[in-house]
Amino acid sequence: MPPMPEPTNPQVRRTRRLMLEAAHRLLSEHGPAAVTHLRIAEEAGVSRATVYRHWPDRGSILLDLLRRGTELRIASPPPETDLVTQVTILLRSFAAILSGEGGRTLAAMVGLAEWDEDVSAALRQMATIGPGMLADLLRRGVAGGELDPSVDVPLLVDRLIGPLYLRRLLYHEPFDDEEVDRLVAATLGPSLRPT
Amino acid sequence: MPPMPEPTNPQVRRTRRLMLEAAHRLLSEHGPAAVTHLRIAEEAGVSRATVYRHWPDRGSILLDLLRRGTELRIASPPPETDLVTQVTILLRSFAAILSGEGGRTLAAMVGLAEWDEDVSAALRQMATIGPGMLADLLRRGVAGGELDPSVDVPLLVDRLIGPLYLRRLLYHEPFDDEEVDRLVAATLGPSLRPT
DNA sequence: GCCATATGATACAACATGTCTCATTCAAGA
DNA sequence: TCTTGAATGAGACATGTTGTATCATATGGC
Repeated sequence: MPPMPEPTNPQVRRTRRLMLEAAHRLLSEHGPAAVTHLRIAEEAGVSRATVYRHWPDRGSILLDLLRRGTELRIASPPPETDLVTQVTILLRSFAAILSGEGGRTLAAMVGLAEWDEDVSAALRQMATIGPGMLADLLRRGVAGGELDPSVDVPLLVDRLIGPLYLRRLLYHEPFDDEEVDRLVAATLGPSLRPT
Repeated sequence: MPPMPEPTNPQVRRTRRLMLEAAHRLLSEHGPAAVTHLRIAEEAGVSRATVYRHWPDRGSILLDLLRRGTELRIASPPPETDLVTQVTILLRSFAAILSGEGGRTLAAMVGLAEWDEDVSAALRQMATIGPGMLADLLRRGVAGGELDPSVDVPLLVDRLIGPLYLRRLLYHEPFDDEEVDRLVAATLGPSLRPT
């Protein structure tokens, strides 16, 4: 189920952009239930028939939206710095994404993924990119002797990012940079090896 | 916004029970969008008008359902055991709840809370009971000298339960007892004081 | 400028929603 | 047991939504 290819026809590109922007506004302001063909047509100033031509059913609209909303640009931390710095930069980047529009998109996906296999697959895919980068970082730390070789890397990844997602999804509270630092210090600290 | 009081009239109790069971089935099997007056009436073998009489709008049905679904019975760990054992018992209890129906209810709430103030309040309330018990436990540990007094208790709570929620909501993967043990050892271990 | 294609406007049936009315059934007290 | 008020069932009704179809118009690529 590959994402829809970008059309070349400028007319199509225009209406498509208008509809996607409208759909995104609706999702962000009123939730997934508000993302319907009718409301997108009204918001985008486009005929309802046109919306149906682009997406035959509601599910495909949402999936398109969610996939676009999760095309995250995570900053790659500078490789020449030490492990703690790199992990901190990465986690701060996650926290920033969760604080913004990414948090809403994620919440919507979590609620839909439970009953929609496509959304579930998209969520799983999205949720492996960031953690995957973090896991790579930690494995390099183990290989480079900065990290205790006995650490359980997958568990350590979850221990580092779990609190971020918990705060955002359940408490709707931000995780600021200073708290990320304390999280990294407390979680990563005990497994560090003196260089 | 207190939860609806239990009616005394046996006829009312019966229809109410039938409708709630039907609504719960719909939520569990098809998600929040399927919880409508019409479908509850069909599922419960009850007139549509009756469903409207009990809940004037869709939101109140969902809120009722979610509040019932989150009336968690968390086992209080035996107070005479050591801190690690008590925390482990509590976290295993959380993990078990998340593995069952509670996980679906939670996912639904996370998705709805973003755009519904009532659901958000219910989620926040629910999400403070368990963590509150854990925080009490940890504070007692600090007071009793089992735990380093410099620990950040709220952050430690999030570091202990965050991974559990992350696994359930984002990866749809279970967190078994053995992994809870490793989580507790890794997260709580470095802050323990020799008795 | 021509032609294929996308869009707009509209019609339509099917279904869902919310409100209402009235007959029937039920529970509880006299 | 009888009576009465409340709850329910059945259905009518207006309104809105969904999904599909048709045809005229507008647009882009050649």
